[in-house]
Amino acid sequence: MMKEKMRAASIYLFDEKGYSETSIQEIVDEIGVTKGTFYYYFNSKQELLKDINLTYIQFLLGKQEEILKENINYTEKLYRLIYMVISTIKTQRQSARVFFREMRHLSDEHLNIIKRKRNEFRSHFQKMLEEGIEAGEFNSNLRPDILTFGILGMTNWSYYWFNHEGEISEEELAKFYTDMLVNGIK
Amino acid sequence: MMKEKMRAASIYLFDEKGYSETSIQEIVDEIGVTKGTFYYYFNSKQELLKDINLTYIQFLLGKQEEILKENINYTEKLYRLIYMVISTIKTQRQSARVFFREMRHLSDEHLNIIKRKRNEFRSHFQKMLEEGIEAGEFNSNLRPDILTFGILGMTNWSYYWFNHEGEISEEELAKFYTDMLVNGIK
Amino acid sequence: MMKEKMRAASIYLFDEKGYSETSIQEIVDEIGVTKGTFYYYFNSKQELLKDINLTYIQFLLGKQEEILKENINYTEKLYRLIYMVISTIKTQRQSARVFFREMRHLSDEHLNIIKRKRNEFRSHFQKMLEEGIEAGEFNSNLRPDILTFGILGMTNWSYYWFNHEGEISEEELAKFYTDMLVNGIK
Amino acid sequence: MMKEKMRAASIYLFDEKGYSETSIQEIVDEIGVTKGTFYYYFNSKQELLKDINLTYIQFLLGKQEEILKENINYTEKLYRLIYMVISTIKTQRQSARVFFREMRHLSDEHLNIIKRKRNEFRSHFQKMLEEGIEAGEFNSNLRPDILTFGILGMTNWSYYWFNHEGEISEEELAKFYTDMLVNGIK
DNA sequence: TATGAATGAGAGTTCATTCAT
DNA sequence: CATGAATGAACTCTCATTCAT
Repeated sequence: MMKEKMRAASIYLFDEKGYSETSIQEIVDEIGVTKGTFYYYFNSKQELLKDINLTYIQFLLGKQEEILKENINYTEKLYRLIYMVISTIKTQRQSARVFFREMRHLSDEHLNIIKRKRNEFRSHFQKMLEEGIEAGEFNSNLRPDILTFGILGMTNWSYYWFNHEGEISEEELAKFYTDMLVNGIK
Repeated sequence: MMKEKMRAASIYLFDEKGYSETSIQEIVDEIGVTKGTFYYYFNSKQELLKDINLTYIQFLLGKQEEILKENINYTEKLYRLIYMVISTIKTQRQSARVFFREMRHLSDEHLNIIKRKRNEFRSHFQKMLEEGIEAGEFNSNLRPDILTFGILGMTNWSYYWFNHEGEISEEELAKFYTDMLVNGIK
Repeated sequence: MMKEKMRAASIYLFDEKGYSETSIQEIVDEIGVTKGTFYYYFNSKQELLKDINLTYIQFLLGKQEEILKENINYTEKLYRLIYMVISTIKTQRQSARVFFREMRHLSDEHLNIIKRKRNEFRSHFQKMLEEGIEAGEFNSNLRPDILTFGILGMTNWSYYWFNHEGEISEEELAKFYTDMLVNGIK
Repeated sequence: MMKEKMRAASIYLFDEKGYSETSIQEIVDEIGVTKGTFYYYFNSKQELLKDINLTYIQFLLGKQEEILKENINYTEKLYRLIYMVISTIKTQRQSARVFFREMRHLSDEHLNIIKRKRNEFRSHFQKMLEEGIEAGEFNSNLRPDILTFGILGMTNWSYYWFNHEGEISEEELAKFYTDMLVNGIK
């Protein structure tokens, strides 16, 4: 409970001001306790960051797994994955930005754990594309590794600009990107 | 000269360790002078960051302008712009990463200057797409604003993973992305 | 307790060497703690100065008030006020000198607070003189405002030269100044 | 010429911001030269302060000497001396405040030089009072040393509050103080 | 569980001063 | 006469962390 409140306050502050620029003091002030309390729940500031990042990437991996085992075609899977990432912005934008931006502050040990998960996410995605190619649903000239980087770049970038209260909805954006990918812009 | 050396050392360190994690001491140690010297050339650490970011974005804007005024069709322009960003990785990768990651440490005043330039870059790109649509070269169903975010996301992301000494060249990557965009993956 | 020790050490050092010339390091060295401790108790060096000045001027105001409400004639009040300021030298000389000399290092906000109190002290003094004139005890040709400045200048100056271990006592000095003021030197 | 400009700029800045708070850079900026130039004319910042203080106290001593050798009675001399100090405010206020406030920043060697002159000024004043007493012009019960401190305190204090553009002129103020001293306030 | 006092290392910045030109 | 580059020591302040209670 208290730990969860701390995580939440930290995500907000880390996103707003950055990990290094946020002091433990500010975190505990936000929820009205003292610094000692923080160290009762976390061994270090860095461990808190690891916690946040791990929670986020595991959330994503879980969602991804659900989609990948559904019984739908690959184009549909592509759409569902893109939509998943984009719709996640509504609730996880801050976590996501903290994830991408602050990862570097982790120790090597923690970093390796996180990177392994991140690579897992990417390789699941890539595997789906490879199967889609094999199944003849996607063009066989494609390089699935590069394609994966491209698609993830496109979707991840939307954490920085997409406004889910704007004129275009998450569904529309996901649809737009999927169409563009599938059919091209010509 | 000295100022240039400082900028170079800082770009390297800011990319490697992050802006906040890099101390002035480390910067000056890197080039064998003392902290006083740093403050002879820069008013503050933040001003140095502004300098770095401004130099980078203006470099990009210059390159972009050259391409946009060439007498070639829009598909070709698209390719050239993508290639430009990707080939820039070889010399500007660190600057680019510093640009995207550390921008937030600028003061409001400096941030506005930088953001204006960044938006300029994006809106030039978007305008090119709009003209391409109008000319019938690109599909008229597209939303040029979202498309711009998508393409820039895809290309900018490659600053984080693309290795110009790897098995695939910049030309190939640019070609791959352009093909994918133009023709789709189906 | 710790805070009080810091205030005391600071008053001593500020008087001896000046506010700007005294470093936080010197203050904490004086009482055997570390710099961090200082900032646990004070937000800034300047806040400490404000604390010192406020304590001093409020001490004076308190003493002044006591005297002014006593049931004695105005000449006696004049003597008592002069004596109060001079006898205060024994315990408050350093605070007083810090007050007069270092006030300028306060921020505008703090300076206003302090100046208001200082003016209060002066205007109470002046009011007493005015009443003494009205009561016919002092010469009606006098300008109470200027007279106030003159008397306070005379007494405050003694913070710089008067030695309470010297051949002349505080009582004598106060008596001397009061006589001089009341009867003139002719 | 250049040296004089530096002195003038420094007096202004030292009075406005304080000796320690004024950097050599600010002084040279004020007159449009560079730091090297400063060190061509002065050996150190402190020497500049000594220069300023010496010039001021010697100016005062000169004026005092003129008055003391005039052929007038002691009451008149008293008035003339008080008037001299007060009228000096118009042109020398800043120098005077720098003198009283910043003296402490001098090295022992310089400080001794200055203090000797200051004591000279005081003892000339005191001697005049003693002669006035001997001549029967002032009350023989007075202690001339203390009286001197009192009068100088009163007049010197006016550097901090007297405004020569205010409703009361320097002549009036000097007259007021002299009257008060001579005849008392009863 | 939670507090609050204390630490100590290091941060960015300032500045009087030097010196080759 | 004057400059501008460079120094180095000191400064105020921050902060993650520890620990007795």
